[in-house]
Amino acid sequence: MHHPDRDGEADGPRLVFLRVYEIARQIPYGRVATYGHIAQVMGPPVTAREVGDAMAALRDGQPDPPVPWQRVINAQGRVSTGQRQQTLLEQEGVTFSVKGVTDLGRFGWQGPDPDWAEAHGFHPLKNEGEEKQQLDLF
DNA sequence: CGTATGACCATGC
DNA sequence: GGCATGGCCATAC
Repeated sequence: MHHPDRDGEADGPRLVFLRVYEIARQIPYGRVATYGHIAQVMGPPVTAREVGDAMAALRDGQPDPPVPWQRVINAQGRVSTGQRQQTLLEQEGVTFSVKGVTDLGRFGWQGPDPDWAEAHGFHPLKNEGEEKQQLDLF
């Protein structure tokens, strides 16, 4: 009854994916986070690419509670999965330029609440030196 | 085991 | 700003 390589996981999503989903659920309505940001919150050895893999796996079905996948976009400020995703975000109040680029300085998530991060074994985004001010949405 | 593919990203032109 | 390239790394075949 032991699976040496897949310790603790049956056929479900990989453990690291579930951790990614935990963080993604923290992204507030009307805000976006980049794959790289989430990877940074998780810390090494998790990479942005792996975060992308985790999000892609959602296509096979949403876990419970569901993950607000539309709020995870790429570092260019563009959605990675097509118009549908952008529309969902626009319905949350996130605006995009005609070229399909959003302003990460305005709508970008600043990372999880420090207390939440600590309680869940993550670490908040470390602001190197200067702190970016998060502008309030209206 | 080699090869191809992907919801990434930094860099350089 | 757009486009190409290389690095990265897990999965699928």
